[in-house]
Amino acid sequence: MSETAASGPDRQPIWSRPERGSRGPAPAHSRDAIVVAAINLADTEGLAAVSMRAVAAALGTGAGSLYRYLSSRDDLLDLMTDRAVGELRPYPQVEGDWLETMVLLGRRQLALFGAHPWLLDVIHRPSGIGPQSLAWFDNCIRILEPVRCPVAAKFETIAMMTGVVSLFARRESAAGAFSFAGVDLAAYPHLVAAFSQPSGPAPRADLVERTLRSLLTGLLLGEPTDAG
Amino acid sequence: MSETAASGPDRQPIWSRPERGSRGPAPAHSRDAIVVAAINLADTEGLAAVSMRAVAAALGTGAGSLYRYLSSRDDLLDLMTDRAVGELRPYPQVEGDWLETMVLLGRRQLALFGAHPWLLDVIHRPSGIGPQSLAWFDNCIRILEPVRCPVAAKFETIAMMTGVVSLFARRESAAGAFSFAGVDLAAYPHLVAAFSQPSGPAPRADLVERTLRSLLTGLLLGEPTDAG
DNA sequence: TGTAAACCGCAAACGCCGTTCGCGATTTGT
DNA sequence: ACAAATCGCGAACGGCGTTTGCGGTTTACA
Repeated sequence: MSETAASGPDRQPIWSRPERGSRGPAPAHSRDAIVVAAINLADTEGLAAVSMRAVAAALGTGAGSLYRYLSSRDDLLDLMTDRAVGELRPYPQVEGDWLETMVLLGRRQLALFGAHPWLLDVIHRPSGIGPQSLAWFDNCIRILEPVRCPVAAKFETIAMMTGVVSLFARRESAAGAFSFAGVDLAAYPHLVAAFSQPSGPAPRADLVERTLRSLLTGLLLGEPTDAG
Repeated sequence: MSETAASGPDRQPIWSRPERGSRGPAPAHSRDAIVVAAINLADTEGLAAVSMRAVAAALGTGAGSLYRYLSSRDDLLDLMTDRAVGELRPYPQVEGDWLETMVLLGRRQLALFGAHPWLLDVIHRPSGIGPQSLAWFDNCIRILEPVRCPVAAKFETIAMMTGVVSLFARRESAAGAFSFAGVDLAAYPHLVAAFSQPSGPAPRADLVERTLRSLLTGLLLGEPTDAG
C-alpha cells in the first residue's frame, strides 16, 4: 500500500510537492522536460493536442508514466502557464513613471500571448498561482508603489490589465473570423447599412497602449476622464 | 445511403439547416427543447455537465438521438449561446445619449453573465454568429449611429466592451479564489509588504460603469484622457 | 550487510466522452 | 401502393484522463 509522491489524494499543490523521493531508481524524465514537451506541443498544434498520451509519446513513454511526475493534467497546465509567464523576465527596472512601465509590461504580455496562444485558454481557470506568476505580481506591485491608493485596487487593476491584454491578443489571433454564413442579413438593417458604408481607414495605431493608459489611470487615479 | 438532415458532412451552419424534413414520423423532441435542457444543465451543474449523454438523459432519450436535431456538440453550444443572448431583449429605445445607453447595455450583459456563468467559457470560441447575437450587434450599431467614426472602430469597441464586461463577470464569479498554497511567500517582498499594509476600504462602487465609460469614449472619440 | 520499504517504467484496464452506424418502425410524396 | 426519407434506439468505435498491478531497481536503516 505504498503512496507515491505524485498520485494519491492530492494532498498538496504541485508547487510544493517534491519532484522525486530518495528511494527508487533515477527517473528517466523530469517535470520540466515534460512541461517543455507539452508547451512545444501546444505552441505547434494547439492546446487540444496536449493530451497525456501525446505528451508522453513526445517523450517516448506511456501516458501513465507521467503520473510519476504530476498528479493530473490540470497540474500540467498550471506548470505550463507558470513556465510561460517566466518568459516575461527579466523585468524592467523602474526608470520613468509607473504608467509607462506598466504599459511596457502590458506590451510584453501581449507578445507572450502571441508566442503562446494557448495561454488564452488556460489563464482563466481557477488554479493555484505559481512562483513565476507571483514574481510577476510582485513586480507590478513594486512598480505601482508610488501610486497612492488601496492595495485591493492595485490588484484589481493588474488583473484587469492582464484581462484587457488577453482580449486584444484574442482579437489579433482570431483576426475577424466572423462568419455570417447561414443567416439572413436582411433582418438587421443597421448592420447592412454600416457595412455598405465606405468604412474609413483602420484606426489601428497604438490602440492597445491608448486603451491600457486610459484603463490604468481610470482604475488607479479616481477619474481623470469625464467626457459627459 | 440516405443522408439525414443533421448528420453528414456538415454542409451548412446550424442556423440555416431546417429542423426537420417532411417525410418521416414526427420528432419526439425539438431543437429548442434540447437547447433549453442543456442550458438548465449548464446553469445548475456547470458547462462540464453538459454532455450529450446528460442532455439526452434529461430529455429521456439516448445520446445518439440528439444527432437527429444537431450535428455536433459545438452546434449545441452555439445554440445555447444564441438563446442566452436573446435574453438581453427587449433592447432599450435610444432616449438619452449613446454613451449612457451603451453603459446600460453593458450592465445588462453583466447580469446575463451572472445568470449564465457558462457563457464565459463559451463566447470566446470561434463559431458562427446566431440571429440573436446579430440582433444585439445590430442594436449596438444603431445606438452608435450618432458617433462619427469608422465602422470598424465601432465593431471593435462593441467586442471590447463585451470582453471587458466578461472580465468583470469573471472577477465576480471567481471572487478572489487566489490560493497562495504551496509557495514560499518570502521570495516576494513587495507582495507581503502590500498585504501587511492596512488596505483601505474597497473602492468598489460603480467600477464597471466607470471603466466602460472610459473605454467607450477612449475607443470611439479619439483620446479625451491624456493624464501624462 | 541484509532486508524491507519506497520508487521507477510500463501496459492494461476503467469509465467517461463525442460521434457513427445499422436496425425496425413510421410517415410522406408521387 | 410503394419507395424514399426520417424517426428513436442501442451498440459500437476511438480517444480521453486516470488508476492499478506488476517486475525490477535503488535507497534507508537495523
